Amino acid sequence: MTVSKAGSGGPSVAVTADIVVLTIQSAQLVVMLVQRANPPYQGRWALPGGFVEPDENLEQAALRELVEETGLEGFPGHLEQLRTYGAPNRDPRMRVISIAHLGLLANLGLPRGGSDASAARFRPVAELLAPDGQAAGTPTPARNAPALAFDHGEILADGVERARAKLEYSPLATAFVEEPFTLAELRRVYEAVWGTSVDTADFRRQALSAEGFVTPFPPAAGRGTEGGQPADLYRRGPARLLHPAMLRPAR
Amino acid sequence: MTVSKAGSGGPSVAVTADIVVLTIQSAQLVVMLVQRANPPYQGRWALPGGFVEPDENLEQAALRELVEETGLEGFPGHLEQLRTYGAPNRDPRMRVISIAHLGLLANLGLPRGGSDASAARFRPVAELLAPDGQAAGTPTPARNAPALAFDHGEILADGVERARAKLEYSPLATAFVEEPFTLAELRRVYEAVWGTSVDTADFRRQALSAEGFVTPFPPAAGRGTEGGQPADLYRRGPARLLHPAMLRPAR
DNA sequence: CCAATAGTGTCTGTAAGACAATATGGG
DNA sequence: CCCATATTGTCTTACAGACACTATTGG
Repeated sequence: MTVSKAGSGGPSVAVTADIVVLTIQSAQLVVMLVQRANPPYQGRWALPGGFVEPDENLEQAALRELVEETGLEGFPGHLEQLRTYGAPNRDPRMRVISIAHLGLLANLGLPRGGSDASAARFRPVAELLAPDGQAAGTPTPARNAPALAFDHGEILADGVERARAKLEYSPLATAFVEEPFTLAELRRVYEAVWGTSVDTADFRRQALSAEGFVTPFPPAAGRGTEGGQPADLYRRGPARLLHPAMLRPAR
Repeated sequence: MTVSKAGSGGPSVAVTADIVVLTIQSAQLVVMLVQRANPPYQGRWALPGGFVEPDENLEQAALRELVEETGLEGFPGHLEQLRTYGAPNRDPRMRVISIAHLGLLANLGLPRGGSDASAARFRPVAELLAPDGQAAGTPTPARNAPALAFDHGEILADGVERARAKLEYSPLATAFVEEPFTLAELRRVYEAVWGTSVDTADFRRQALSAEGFVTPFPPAAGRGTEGGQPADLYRRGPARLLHPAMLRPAR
């Protein structure tokens, strides 16, 4: 979130759109952050975001700020609204209402430095959140985990929990992989997001029994990985809900 | 949502808090509505709501507007944020960002006319939404179903779907009943919100096996209803999540 | 005794979880 | 052949759903 001083005779309340962009790199769940160039929280990492313009809707604002701050164009992933944060003093300068969004993305193009932020990069979520999934808050930041600017630690925690929950009952895991993909790749998405291990046999059975989750990739060709048997290829299916659901362990 | 003209040199964007208050009357899911006294949509029914004040958080704003417009004080129920609606032209007068909330309430005090609205009353949700759960939109309003003002039909549909979903995996159904309650009363909550019938034997088994959902009411006394066997009484349990979940039929 | 409601018991199909066994590719 | 990975098979336990049956009150 980047907030500049209110303009002349400006609004008593500012509306911004922030975005939690998640992807997977090296089997780790990572989030896109930008380093703040100006006070407050100068030098601290924050979520991309900025003011909502008069004639754009909230999702457009989130995507525009993402491009401006990180250079991440196009966004061939999944985007949804997360939650709105509006505590009176969440920004020390003025009242700021922030509509947070959640973006899920396959790991393809990496961010290059944008115009508004001095740096933009992906960072592992595990280094930013406490083990129990709570935000690395001011009281006890996780070891070597710098707390995020503003209430962005809380927003990140909410976004990660939303992603973890939606992997259970929606086909959103496929937003993290490029087509075509193997079931092993899809299974590694679940393992990275949930932070657990998933049995390969059970995952296969559940993924294929959930109608419309994935569909076989026409050539039925396989893709070898590292000396093993080539895996079948799949594409995203038409389902919007998973039946039956893929439940997280340890409930 | 009630929006008045912006003040002198007012903000370019207004922030309001609306609230979908649901309760159950005569085995029907009903929603609190207020009749608009002024244009636009004069005379149409709308959700309670209004401007967020500078030093209150979003939930406080929603509750304050609810009291002002409906006289419903205290609110001994459940309140949570629903979603934020910010399409550029959702209000014809100016840009309005509305943070919608969802309130669940036992049927106790009925609303009396408030100050800001000419009338406030509960209306059955089934008369306002199309059978498939979509909002009674402008193209084809359900028979004798007046469309709500602004995009409140969509907000209502989202709120009802949220309530239906959360009955599955959370103990929120207990927010609709007064303590102590019988399992039959709790079961009728599920039937009213889901619009389905629920087997009494299966409901009992599931409700009692979900740890922390309900706890026996000390006296272990029964309450007769209409000539039948007195039912055991229960109170809300400490659980925040239901294990196993109570799934809706017909998935 | 009858009506009405509360509560119990039983059976079946589906699915989760654990884990063994087999298949198929590359060195 | 050996290794690594993919894929199939099996068994156990849990639970949803349907429905028959018993229990307890008031009239």
